[in-house]
Amino acid sequence: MVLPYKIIEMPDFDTVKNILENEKNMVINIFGLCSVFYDGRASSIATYSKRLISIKPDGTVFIHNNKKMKPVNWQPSGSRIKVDINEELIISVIRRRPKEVLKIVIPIVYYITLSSLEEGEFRLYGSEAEMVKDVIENPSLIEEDFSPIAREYNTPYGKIDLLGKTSRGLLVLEFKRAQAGLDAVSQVKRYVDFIRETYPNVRGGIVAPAISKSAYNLLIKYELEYFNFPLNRKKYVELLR
Amino acid sequence: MVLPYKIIEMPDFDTVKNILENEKNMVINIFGLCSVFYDGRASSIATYSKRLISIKPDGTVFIHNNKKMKPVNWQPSGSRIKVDINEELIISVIRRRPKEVLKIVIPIVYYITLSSLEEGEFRLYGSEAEMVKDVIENPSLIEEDFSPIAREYNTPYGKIDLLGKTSRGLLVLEFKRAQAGLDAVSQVKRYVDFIRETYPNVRGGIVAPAISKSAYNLLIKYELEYFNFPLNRKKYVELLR
DNA sequence: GCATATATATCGTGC
DNA sequence: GCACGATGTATATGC
Repeated sequence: MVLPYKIIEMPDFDTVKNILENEKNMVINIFGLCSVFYDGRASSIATYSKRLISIKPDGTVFIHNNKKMKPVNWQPSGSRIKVDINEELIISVIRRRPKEVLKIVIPIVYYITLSSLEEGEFRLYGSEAEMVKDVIENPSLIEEDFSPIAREYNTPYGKIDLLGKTSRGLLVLEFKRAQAGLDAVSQVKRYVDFIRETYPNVRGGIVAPAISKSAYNLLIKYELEYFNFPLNRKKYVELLR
Repeated sequence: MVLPYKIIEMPDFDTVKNILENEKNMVINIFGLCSVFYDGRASSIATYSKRLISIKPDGTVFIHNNKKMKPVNWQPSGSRIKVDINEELIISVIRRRPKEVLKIVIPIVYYITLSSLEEGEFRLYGSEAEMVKDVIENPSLIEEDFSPIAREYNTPYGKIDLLGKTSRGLLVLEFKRAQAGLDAVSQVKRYVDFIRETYPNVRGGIVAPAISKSAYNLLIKYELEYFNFPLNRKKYVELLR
């Protein structure tokens, strides 16, 4: 049985370069001292420090320090990797659009690991899309005579999550999976203003499990409505047992 | 000299448990087969697959598969970790607020690494805050007689990036480091509407290196203004050479 | 390729 | 602790 990983401690630069250029199906982790230079949408400098560098087969690269979720530097999937050896090991990660360059300068590699990862099966429950689906399947959750017309309805000022009608006219609905904020109110306002140019008889509302105080105040000022919709996740919790 | 890392291949569960409970200053990477259950703001299930689990001293945990930047599952810093051994190794990561639980079930550990990472020094150039600073130091970049009054000025509907005045009255400015979109226009609109309740003589504008077509259309409709401000990063590029 | 909106966003800041 | 906005956001989707 072949193990799904390989580990090399204190590898020389040629070994690392060879691995980076030839092992195209493994996730590669490098632990070493490094400084990192980034230039693209912004620019950054990370001075020499011990960090963990991860490289995925799809061109994803990220560099972590000892704190927080967010990498110190990174490059999203699709990036191209180039390796040079000078007095230090230099890994350049280039992205085309937007044009961005990440340069990792490594004077010491403590270890390198190669791991055969898989994509795996993954299911997520409780997204905004599901909320919309729930309402479409059971429109009276909104109002007794609510009837959906279009999902993701396009306007010049953004997409309406769900456009529907009641006996009182059109109803523009913006969904939020968590507490709605000011941004959500602005969204509905934009959509309603646009629809109103053609159909004066239109209302707008936010469907969410909660709304912030100031968002609610703005909502009222704009004469929009709030539909409390608690995300029922009991059914998912059941799956997790 | 003590090496800043430790690697154990094919460790038994007790070894892993012991490390997770006692090594509080190392970043721990575990490569193994695992299934992952998450319940909190949403819920998710990841079925058995080979993945890489990273655990930082601050309680950050993330689990990667072989693709993309985003982890399959994660828990941000401040989470508490509990380890149990049943027939499988079970790592539970609990967050208090919001209440979230991540459960990692591991039947096989291929290897575990402990690495002594550091925080490191890091500088970023080209943020929105810098743009505002540039304008405050050289207000005529906006208009000949523009004069800043307040930065991050609080309104009930959000913070104004920069509030200032000209001979024509007050001027509300919203800055964007990249192309401005519809959301940016909605922001300024909210702030201007509020200020106008007290000071009718107020204008609003977006300061950005670019603006989307529809955002510009909305801007005009709202009678707001666009100030083209290309982010000059030559000085940073110099630092990266 | 561009624009728009979502996200278990994460993170910092101010009240 | 809450809420709001920035982020090198990343990512999916529609045009």
